[in-house]
Amino acid sequence: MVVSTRQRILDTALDSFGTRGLDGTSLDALARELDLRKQSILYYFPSKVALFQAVVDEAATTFTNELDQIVSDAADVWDQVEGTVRVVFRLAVRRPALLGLLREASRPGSSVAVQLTSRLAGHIAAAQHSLEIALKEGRVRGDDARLLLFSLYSTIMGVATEVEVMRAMGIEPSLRNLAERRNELLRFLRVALQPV
Amino acid sequence: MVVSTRQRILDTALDSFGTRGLDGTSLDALARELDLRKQSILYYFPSKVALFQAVVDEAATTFTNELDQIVSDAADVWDQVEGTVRVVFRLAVRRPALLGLLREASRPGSSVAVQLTSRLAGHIAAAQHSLEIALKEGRVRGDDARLLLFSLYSTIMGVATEVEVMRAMGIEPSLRNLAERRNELLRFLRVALQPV
DNA sequence: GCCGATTTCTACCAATTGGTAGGGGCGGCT
DNA sequence: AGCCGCCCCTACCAATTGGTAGAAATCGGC
Repeated sequence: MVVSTRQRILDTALDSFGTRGLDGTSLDALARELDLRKQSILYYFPSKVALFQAVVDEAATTFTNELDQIVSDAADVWDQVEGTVRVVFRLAVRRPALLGLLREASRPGSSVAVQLTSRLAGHIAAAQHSLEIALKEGRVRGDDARLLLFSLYSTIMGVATEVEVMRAMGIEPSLRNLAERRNELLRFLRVALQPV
Repeated sequence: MVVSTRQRILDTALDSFGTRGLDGTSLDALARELDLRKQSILYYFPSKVALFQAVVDEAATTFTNELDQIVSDAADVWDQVEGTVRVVFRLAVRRPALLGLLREASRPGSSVAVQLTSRLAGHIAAAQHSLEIALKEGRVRGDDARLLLFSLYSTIMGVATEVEVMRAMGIEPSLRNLAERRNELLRFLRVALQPV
């Protein structure tokens, strides 16, 4: 399968931006990785920030697409949470830089934060809505749907991306213990949501 | 109160590193903020990364000092968790860049990750120990103390630092709703830990 | 008023940064 | 053949990067 140069640039840029950040990535270094000249990158993307925006956009699309598949056939709120956890953990294995990029893009004061979050607005609204209903019907414990959703997101994203903290706790990140970590996270979230 | 130049550099550098990151901060820009010449910075710190390490070290000290005060007079695990949440949220108000720096320094692949985490190793071990005991005595619900601690950390740190995600959810970060957010977080954690 | 140490400065450097200008090869179409 | 659009290139640029060398200023102690 032949991959277009444009797509190769996007893929490699995602890895670099996701691991070294926007400022930590130079167009020259990126071109070197791609075995191209910097000017070829600037042919497809008018500037570095334009490339970064395109990468963020692509990452957001990938992320929401994966979520859509899960959430569409999720019966209740808990299945949605579990599905989200599975999606995030699968990404943590297959494309860790993508999660790193989301983390970088959602950094306080980031220039692309608005762009990224507007791409996810639909999912956020939908999740909040079903959470509200579940709260009202007493199928989930909590007060404020938004704040609860925020806590859920923080926990899932943190557990999936804070690999250095994990190492500090003596948990060497590996495929072996991945399922274990995911299961403990699911148990943690299930208990936090379960009504009495 | 006269603050030494060295301390002024550390303080301003923490703000800049914590908001714009290591690569996003140039010594010239930093010197400009301080109304100094770049060479004065390099007089106190032999290189940029040395300054960054010093800043990380100072941040780790501040963080652990604040934690020590709380944890020392915490009766049980829950009081420790509650105290940690209060410390982190107080920092989120008084010195948000410090949390940003911790986030930057604990980024996957960060050069100072080991340095930072070794500074926190004592606290981590202590927290893990008391969690283990609480688990054994059935005062807290869960299986693996390490993974549980990891989930707790991720949740607290995420809720305190993910301001852009918060905004995306329609929660404008302000002092007004800060207590509200903290209380919802505490409720969330309490439920997640409470035994049946 | 002089001394030595501490502190901050000017002057400079090679390397790298993001970006511009423009050329040329190449395949397909007429 | 001639032309056009696509793609990637060389050459170059001004600005900024982290860092070196070394000179002034400022200080307390004598």
